[in-house]
Amino acid sequence: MSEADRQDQMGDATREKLRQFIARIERLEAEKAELTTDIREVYSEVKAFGFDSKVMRKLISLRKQDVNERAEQEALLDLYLGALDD
Amino acid sequence: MSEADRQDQMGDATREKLRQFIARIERLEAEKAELTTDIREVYSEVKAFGFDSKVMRKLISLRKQDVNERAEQEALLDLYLGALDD
Amino acid sequence: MSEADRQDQMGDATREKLRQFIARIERLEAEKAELTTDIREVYSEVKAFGFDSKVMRKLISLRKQDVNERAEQEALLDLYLGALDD
Amino acid sequence: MSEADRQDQMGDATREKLRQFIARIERLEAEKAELTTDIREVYSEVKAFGFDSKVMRKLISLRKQDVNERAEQEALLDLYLGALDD
DNA sequence: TCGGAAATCAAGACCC
DNA sequence: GGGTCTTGATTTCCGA
Repeated sequence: MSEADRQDQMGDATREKLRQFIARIERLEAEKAELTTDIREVYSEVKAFGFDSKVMRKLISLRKQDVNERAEQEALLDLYLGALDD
Repeated sequence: MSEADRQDQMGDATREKLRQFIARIERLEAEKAELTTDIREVYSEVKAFGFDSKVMRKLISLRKQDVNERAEQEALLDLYLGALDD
Repeated sequence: MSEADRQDQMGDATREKLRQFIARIERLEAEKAELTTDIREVYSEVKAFGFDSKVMRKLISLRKQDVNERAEQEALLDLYLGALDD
Repeated sequence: MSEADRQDQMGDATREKLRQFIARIERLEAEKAELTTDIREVYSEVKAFGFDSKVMRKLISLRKQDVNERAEQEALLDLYLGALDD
């Protein structure tokens, strides 16, 4: 299928919308990739400072689990409180 | 080992440094998680607009590969040029 | 738990099966390790011959990417065609 | 730089040699990829048979460590024996 | 030869 | 529940 044919399939406005979606997603992904780089760099500093970066990762992961569990507890509490309203 | 004992093992300054590293990393990861949410929301819009989000993901992924490939081509060229200097 | 006790937990046939699985996996991993060695040796030859092995690695990696990219293009095409069926 | 120019830089024999190196490496890497697939398939069988594939992986890894340690012991022994010859 | 950086690979999370 | 994304761990490669 030629380029001209394909253009016939999709209106200008729709094609423009498609471009915008792609641009937004790619922008967000680029920012996300930057953050990944930033995090890696902090871990490099961690190591340079003398901490064990593997242990540090474990620490962070444990803290995240705690946060998640706490959030679940609160969700459960909300459920209970909501049930009392009934 | 008690909490007090453990505190004896690490100077105040070092503990403070540790806290700072953790705070920085957790901040960056929080921002990253937000972006993940943002991206997901855009894909929702994409679908609501009538595009096939699976196709869209594939498109984005192909475009990323193209960019990477181009970057690698340049890296290869640099390698060639560097090799010629030897 | 003693060795004798453990033997009670698993029938002879099952233990034999376990040994066979382990043997097969270890055999395959040994072959894989040999190939890794072979590849490393070829790169040594490459360097001895006067080629830049870093450049060579990049070349190989780019060729692999090309193959992958082609496969993904086809996958995208399939997606398009599938989407048209809906 | 055009294709013709680049061909001027490298003799026919050298270019042929380059192609051979690439072919050898790519052949070896293809075989290695097959083995990776084979190993994955065996783990699938392991799981289908009812063993815990994660435990199995750990087991294999421990046995490999043992082998490595044994190899180190032998190397150490060789060192001692060699020292006695002096 | 050692340590760090990067690729690779499998496990887990998460969404559809 | 199927498939994709992400994370975590292992391995591999290169430079000092």
